[in-house]
Amino acid sequence: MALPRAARTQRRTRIQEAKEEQILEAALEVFSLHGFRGATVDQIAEVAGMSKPNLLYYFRTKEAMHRALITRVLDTWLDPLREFDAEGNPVSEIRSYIRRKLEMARDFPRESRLFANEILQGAPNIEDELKGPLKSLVDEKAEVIRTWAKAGKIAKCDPYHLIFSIWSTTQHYADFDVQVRAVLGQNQAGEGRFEDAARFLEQLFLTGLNVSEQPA
Amino acid sequence: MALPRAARTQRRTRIQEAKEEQILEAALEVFSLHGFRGATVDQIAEVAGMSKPNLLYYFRTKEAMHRALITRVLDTWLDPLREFDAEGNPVSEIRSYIRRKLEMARDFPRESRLFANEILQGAPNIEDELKGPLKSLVDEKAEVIRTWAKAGKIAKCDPYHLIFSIWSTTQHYADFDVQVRAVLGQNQAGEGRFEDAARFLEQLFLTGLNVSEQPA
DNA sequence: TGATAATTTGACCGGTTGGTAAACATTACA
DNA sequence: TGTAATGTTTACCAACCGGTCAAATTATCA
Repeated sequence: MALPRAARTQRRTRIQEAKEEQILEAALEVFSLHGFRGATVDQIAEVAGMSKPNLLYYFRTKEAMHRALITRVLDTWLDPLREFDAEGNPVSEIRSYIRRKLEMARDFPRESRLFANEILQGAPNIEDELKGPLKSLVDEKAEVIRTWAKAGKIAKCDPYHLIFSIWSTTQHYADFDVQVRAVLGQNQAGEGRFEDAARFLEQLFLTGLNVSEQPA
Repeated sequence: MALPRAARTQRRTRIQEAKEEQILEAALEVFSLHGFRGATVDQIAEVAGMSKPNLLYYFRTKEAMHRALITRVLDTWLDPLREFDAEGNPVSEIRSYIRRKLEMARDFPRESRLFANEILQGAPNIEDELKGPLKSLVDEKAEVIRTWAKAGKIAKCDPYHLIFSIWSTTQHYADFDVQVRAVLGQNQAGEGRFEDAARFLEQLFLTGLNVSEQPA
């Protein structure tokens, strides 16, 4: 009798680690493209290059795969916000936060879409994580922003909606990629669009918050 | 032999009109909540208050329903942009565009989510509409914005990315509603969040574009 | 090497889903 | 009112899908 994931005590064999990685990679590909309901286990198995029962040997259900994927993505997804530094210079903090979020949209669009899909469907699996860790982190950073505003370092504004607007504008380039490409047309839709977006967003947010390059 | 939609020549009976409306309303509800693949014909039939075969009498396939819905939504969805007036005052034009988009996110979140779902899945059914009518409209309005910028009425900026950022920030409140509520928490997540968002976005965009209230 | 555990697979199952067939009911109208 | 067109429903089907099983194959290691 084989007891794979559930019964593994501590150690994972190298083969387990590799296969699970292989599966999650395939799952990310398929889930991000078709959503949870739209993805089929067969599809994921095919992309992962293994049989369906073999896949289900490592993750007992489709939902287990999805959960594992979501938790991992959510975690790395928030890294840029964690690096937001209360001690830093507001201008460079905000600017580099935008840059980093935009880079993630460019380099990890599947992760962004996976997340977007989940939220769009009402976040059935991760509502707790949103109300818990996510909210806490945002609360903390919102307080930082509010402090900056009170100190007159940036314009007074609602910090929550500021964060929302940075999230939405940057992730837009991953989640709505098809639309962005369609509108920009073939000439302008090359990878240069991320540079253009970065320039625009920097201008919008830094000027919008009255944090034009401060004279030393 | 009954030949319903496909064979109807010109006239639609009152009963057809009513039923199709009823079906599309239900379809909007279900599709926007679960996506195309996640929605089932039975669900839609139940919400519409009729039997599945009856529903399929008016729309021969699930996909036909979805197509009809998407085209209709896409059309009304662009209304605010159409009203964008080249002759108007840049400040009030941009401000009222943001307001209108935000109102739509508040009042028609299902439509927004339906659209988001479609784009997220790679827009399999509407890529032509994006590259055609949508792109044309955006091109036209982008030109207006560019003219304003050249005339010094607003800051120089990439008009396409400006439009993208208005789309994303406003639709965020419909598409990512669950997340927004989770982060804001129960106290702040009342309907007041739309007013707060409006104030914030107005400040962000109008200041960001250097179109602070011009002295007459 | 031999035995035990871990991994892999083909065949299969029950439930769901999109869609059909045909009988039945209702409406429109000559 | 009669009848033909339109609308509605019950019963059903074939394909798909998530998941299981038992047998086969491969790795582990005493």
